[in-house]
Amino acid sequence: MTVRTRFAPSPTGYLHIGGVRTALFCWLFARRHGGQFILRIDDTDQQRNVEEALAPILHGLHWLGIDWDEGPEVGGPYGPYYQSQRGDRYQAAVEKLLAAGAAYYDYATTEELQVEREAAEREKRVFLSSRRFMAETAVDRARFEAEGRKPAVRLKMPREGTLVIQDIIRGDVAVDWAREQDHVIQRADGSFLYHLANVVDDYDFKITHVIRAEEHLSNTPRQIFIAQSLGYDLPIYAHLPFVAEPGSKTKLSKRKLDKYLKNADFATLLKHGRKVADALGLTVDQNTFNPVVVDFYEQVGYLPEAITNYLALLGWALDDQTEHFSRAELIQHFSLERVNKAAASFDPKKLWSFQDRHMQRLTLEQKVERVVPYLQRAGIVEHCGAGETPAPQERAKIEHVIRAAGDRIKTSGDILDYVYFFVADDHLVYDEKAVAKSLQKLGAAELLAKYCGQLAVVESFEAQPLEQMTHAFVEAQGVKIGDIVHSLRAAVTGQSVGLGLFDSLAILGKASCLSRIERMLKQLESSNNKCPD
RNA sequence: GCCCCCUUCGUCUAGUGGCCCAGGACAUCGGAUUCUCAGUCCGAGAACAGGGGUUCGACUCCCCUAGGGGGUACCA
Repeated sequence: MTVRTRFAPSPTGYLHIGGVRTALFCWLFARRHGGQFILRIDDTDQQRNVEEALAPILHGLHWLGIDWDEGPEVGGPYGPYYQSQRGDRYQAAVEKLLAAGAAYYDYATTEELQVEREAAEREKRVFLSSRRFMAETAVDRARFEAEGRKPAVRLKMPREGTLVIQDIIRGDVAVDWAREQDHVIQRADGSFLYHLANVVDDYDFKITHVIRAEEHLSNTPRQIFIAQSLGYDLPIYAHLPFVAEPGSKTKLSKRKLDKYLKNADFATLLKHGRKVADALGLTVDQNTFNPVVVDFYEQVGYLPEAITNYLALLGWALDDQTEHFSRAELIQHFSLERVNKAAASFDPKKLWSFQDRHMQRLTLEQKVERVVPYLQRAGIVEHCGAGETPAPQERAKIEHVIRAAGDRIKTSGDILDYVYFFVADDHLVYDEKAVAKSLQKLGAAELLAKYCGQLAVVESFEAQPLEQMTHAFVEAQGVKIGDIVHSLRAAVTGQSVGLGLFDSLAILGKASCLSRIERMLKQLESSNNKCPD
């Protein structure tokens, strides 16, 4: 038997982290077993432009490397893969259920049902429809229709016995049939409901393993009833625990994006993301530029492998030690048997640490590749358009910055923290606080001027010799190294924090360093003249 | 309300009756390294929801309670 799993998103306009975790598990399981992963679009209830609302979801899956064997864009032998286009299949199923006595036309109005429901509640018993308006014969139908009633099709659920759902993750779950409502499968307007569509599609697509979120566990009985009434073999079920909100066990929801922004850890991620977006001059969508939406991570320059690594560990673990997984290792080791039962809350800080770790393992080459598009989009790297490769000397400089930055570049977008290496000397922007803190100190300018003279005669403008020279200089001057480094840094980079100072000098090169220092000295001089205090 | 599911450090988890006075990771807090920052290294604190059983022995099995979550739609 070939394993076939599916992920069935609704076109909502964005891919959220909980949804993608479900997709990942389905995908991982299929890949682990050399099976197929199918993408089906649950758009039965869709008013909006489906393609438009679907695009970000497909894009997010592509970005994460979750590829599908059948579905939108790629087609497949069992299509169409959009529920909105499968009406004839659902209609046939409804008719079959009707014929088998597993469903009926119900002519009750919502209000009439509501009355029954409330009565049941008052009497503290399980609500079950009285089936007063159930029509199982043409005669009944004609009678109700003469009253001007419109029918919906309901499942005629069993009212006795017990169903045992076998679930890989949860074991056997027993439920009484008599608790199950006669759910509507086709609306009065002829449209179909999720449960029916879902069962028919899973069967048509030959899905072997239904891997989905826990919220569907309670819905499973009615789906099993539909499947059995239609004579289908049951798929194997695996109900995944929720991805919960940080600091809570409530399911991460699509509709509470704003709320998550108030969480301190989300806020930290968002702040970092905004910094990158600002540096790019990006106008971000306030609604979806949000750490709960996958697209956010792509824009900021996270690594897809870091995200999938983190997400895989949200509800699954291989053992008590291993945490770092490449995508291939994930495929190799994933199993549903080791999926947890309890909801796991999403921890932005931990995701960040995975990102950090994956970034650290990248080669220089790989980092350059990822970082260059950000420099291009920010208009920093000249002489080349997007998609083109930077000129050799420019590339060398980028490499130099990345090497010197070490672990400081946590996301690709972080390269934009170092744009001051790339701007023209007379365009360097100084951070006022940095200048005030170090350069406006008494004697700082004089010391810097002297140092500048030394710098001018350095032959090998590399980090090591520069450091040696500087140490010799401070010793000769009888000052501490700290007296020069901070003002020097501020003068050449405009910042109070940054890469190693000598690396920074080397990256800029002698000419830039001298010109930036001179510019700063002049600036200090003129401001001193203006306000002599 | 009713039904179902879940419950180990703040968080993600390991643990399937003795290896556990509970292991790892993130986070936190110390300390070391350093020109800042990032890192790195060393170290610390931190949990079996509660109560009953079963057993020579329970984090592990059973029951109850509590808490959390989900479902209960002509939503998906």
